[in-house]
Amino acid sequence: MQSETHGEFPALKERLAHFPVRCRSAGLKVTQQRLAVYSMLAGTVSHPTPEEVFEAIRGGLPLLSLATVYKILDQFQRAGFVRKVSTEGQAARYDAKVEPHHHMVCTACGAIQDIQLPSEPDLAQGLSAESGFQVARYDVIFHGLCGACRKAGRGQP
Amino acid sequence: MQSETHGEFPALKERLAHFPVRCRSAGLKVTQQRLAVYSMLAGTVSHPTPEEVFEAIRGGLPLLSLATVYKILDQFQRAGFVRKVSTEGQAARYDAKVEPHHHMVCTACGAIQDIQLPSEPDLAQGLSAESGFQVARYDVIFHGLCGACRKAGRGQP
DNA sequence: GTGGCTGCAAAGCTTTTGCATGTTC
DNA sequence: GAACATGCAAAAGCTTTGCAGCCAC
Repeated sequence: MQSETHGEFPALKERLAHFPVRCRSAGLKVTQQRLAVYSMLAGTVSHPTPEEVFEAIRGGLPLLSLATVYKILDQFQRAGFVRKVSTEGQAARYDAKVEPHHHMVCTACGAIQDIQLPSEPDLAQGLSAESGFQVARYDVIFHGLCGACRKAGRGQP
Repeated sequence: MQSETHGEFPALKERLAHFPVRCRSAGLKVTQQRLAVYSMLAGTVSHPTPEEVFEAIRGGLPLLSLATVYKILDQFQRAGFVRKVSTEGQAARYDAKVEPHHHMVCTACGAIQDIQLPSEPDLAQGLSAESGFQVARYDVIFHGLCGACRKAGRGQP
């Protein structure tokens, strides 16, 4: 119990323990690089870019290449281990929390936070019939000022 | 009345007629390039990329440069004339419809459609207090199969 | 042993930038 | 005429690709 910070989603230890199993189920071999990428992502809430993941783990894997990190993140996303967060600009950002939730993007500092809406209606309901579109999932992205930037007076010139 | 296709938002003619005024209010000079970019965007519902805008209007402006289109789209977005639609990959896409609405992205063909939710609760309500985040706006992006791809059986192997 | 994975380098796209020239107001 | 826009070319990011050698299974 002590390794759970908020009790919000599976504890880090448990997720790491299951990782090899999940890899094999997905037809992916368990390598040091994949372990390192997943551990890093699972241990942060900062939604890092591929470059940031690379910088964070290259200490333990001196020969690691950024291209490998890109490939691994892409495989993880398609296997459902991680989520790629739509960011309107620049580099992609990844999130190891795959449970349904949304995101807030700070317009001043660019930080991304997870958002769990307390009670959320199913927005997709009724859409399919009306438009012929078959909704598989949807993302909500909130834009605004994060707590830190608001206190610092940033973003309101 | 005849130029309105659906009555959903201001007619094309009217929007074009107001364009010079809006430009000057925003401190932007009225140039042929800006007119061409805005007309093209206002006359489509396909959410084109900068490249597509460029290709569509270069016929009438032989010397037009893609860099100019990028600059103009960026200015338009900051002036509130157009919206930049967050697309998880590749090139940015722009929308001349700025009235509140959401988007559907087809996972098979990549097409983007506007979505007007019939009745939508304010998702941002209650968020600020809880998280310290000050929400300015939010976007909803639906992912799934568009009508055409669904009929064609694409996207479901 | 074999198929898949990694590392490296190079290429591919999208987007931005600097600057001389041209245009709007 | 002054300030701002454009066009061009070059550069800067981010991401993908091809391939030889290496590793997990």
